[in-house]
Amino acid sequence: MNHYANQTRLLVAIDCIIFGFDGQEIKLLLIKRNFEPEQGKWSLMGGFVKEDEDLDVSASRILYELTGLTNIYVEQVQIFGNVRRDPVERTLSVMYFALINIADHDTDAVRSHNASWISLSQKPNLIFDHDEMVAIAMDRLRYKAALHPLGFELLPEKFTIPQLQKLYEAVYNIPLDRRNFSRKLLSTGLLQETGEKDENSATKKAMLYRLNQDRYQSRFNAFWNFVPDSMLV
Amino acid sequence: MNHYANQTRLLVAIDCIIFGFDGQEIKLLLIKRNFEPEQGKWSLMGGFVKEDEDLDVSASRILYELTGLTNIYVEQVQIFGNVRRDPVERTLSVMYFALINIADHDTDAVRSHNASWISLSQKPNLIFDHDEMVAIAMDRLRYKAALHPLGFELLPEKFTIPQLQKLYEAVYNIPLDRRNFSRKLLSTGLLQETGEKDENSATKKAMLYRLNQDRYQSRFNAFWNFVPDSMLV
DNA sequence: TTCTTTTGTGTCAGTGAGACACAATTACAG
DNA sequence: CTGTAATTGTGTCTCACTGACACAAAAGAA
Repeated sequence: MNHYANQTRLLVAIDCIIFGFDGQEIKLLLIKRNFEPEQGKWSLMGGFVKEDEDLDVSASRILYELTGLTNIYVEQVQIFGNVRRDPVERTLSVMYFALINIADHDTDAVRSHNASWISLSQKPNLIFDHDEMVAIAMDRLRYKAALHPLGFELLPEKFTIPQLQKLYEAVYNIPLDRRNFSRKLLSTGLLQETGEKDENSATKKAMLYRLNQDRYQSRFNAFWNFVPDSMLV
Repeated sequence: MNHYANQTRLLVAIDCIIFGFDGQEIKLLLIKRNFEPEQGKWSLMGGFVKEDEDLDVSASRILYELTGLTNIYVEQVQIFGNVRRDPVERTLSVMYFALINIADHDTDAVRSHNASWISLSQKPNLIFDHDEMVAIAMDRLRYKAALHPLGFELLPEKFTIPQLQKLYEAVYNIPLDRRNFSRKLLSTGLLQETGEKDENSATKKAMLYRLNQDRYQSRFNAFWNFVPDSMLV
């Protein structure tokens, strides 16, 4: 026996929800399709799973083709499998969400795919069930970022505490108290002073930190709580 | 265009990790296979996704076939997709984990599938990557039950606070303080007194509660914390 | 009736969260 | 050169909740 007889085989695709942060807003990397189906409309970046390709490898490949990046934060969210979600043919889709530092990506690769960074607040309608995917991925981001130190993945290597606070305020769309935020964050021991200051500021220059990588790795699955419970519902 | 040309179609299966609780230990509903491949070995309950079947429907069908139950707690965990995970033929597998009240299931259906409830501590080795699936599902159960009021799904309609405590102690394999547990639990407002007492006890009979369904539904996605953070790593 | 086991509830000290105020830094305007 | 406006860094106080702990009541067994 080298195959299962009489069973249906199905198309399986990957769709990537790629988040970035420009210092003010959460952004999505979306594609204006210059190919069929639904040419001319916006969609997530995706592709089919190949015969000899693990799912995670497939997701990494697709992300690399679009951004030129390799070591980025990627996480499988879930698989979508409603029978009629793709009007062309039944296609299962495995959602991956990715967090990237918006300054790092390969601009040429993005341009050649006809992709753009678009603010979540200005997102156009997407094809198929991609709007629902974005909503689910955003929920997942909110959920995980509230419990684990995930947000750093969206910032450059050196960052300031006010930048991180702006990121959290953008993710949860709430104001946070500077003093409490800073106190909590520093108490985690995740930050390492660089001794440098952020020269881009027009007023008092904030101190630049980098992640304490050892502690970040070892504490990633531990819990923290930077968001009021009421936000997590 | 009514199909995508030149793309590989793949087999997609469902595998269900079914948890139960007998009052002392967490148990799994496992199958001693009387069919190929790997006949005679233990495995999770599973099946192939049919052509016109949504994934969630497929999981519900498989659970119904084995247990005769319909309204049970089911949740998609993730999809496994390594190329060589199934030696017969590449098969993707969508993991679902289910929580059922062990007293409710259809004994005949279970027997006819050659299935048994087996304590987690006495689990035999399972076929393929099913051991890894169980480990991942158990992690998910620990994670979610620490944050959301999930455990009730494993208990009968009427239950006592000590029963629920034993359940948590079994899930996390730690002792919990009766007094603090009870105080926290009652403060959630999730419990409704029934006025009855547990007649099975040989000493002081504990009070029976039932879930406040309204509050359970509305607070399910809110957060609670019944487990020390150190357990959640 | 006494003993043993289990259940229900109260107290107390320490920790952490959230609300809040003030001093220091920096560019820019006058 | 000086003052001003914006932004950053840090300290304090109160309240609530957690975790550690003790005692009284219920119920069957001896």
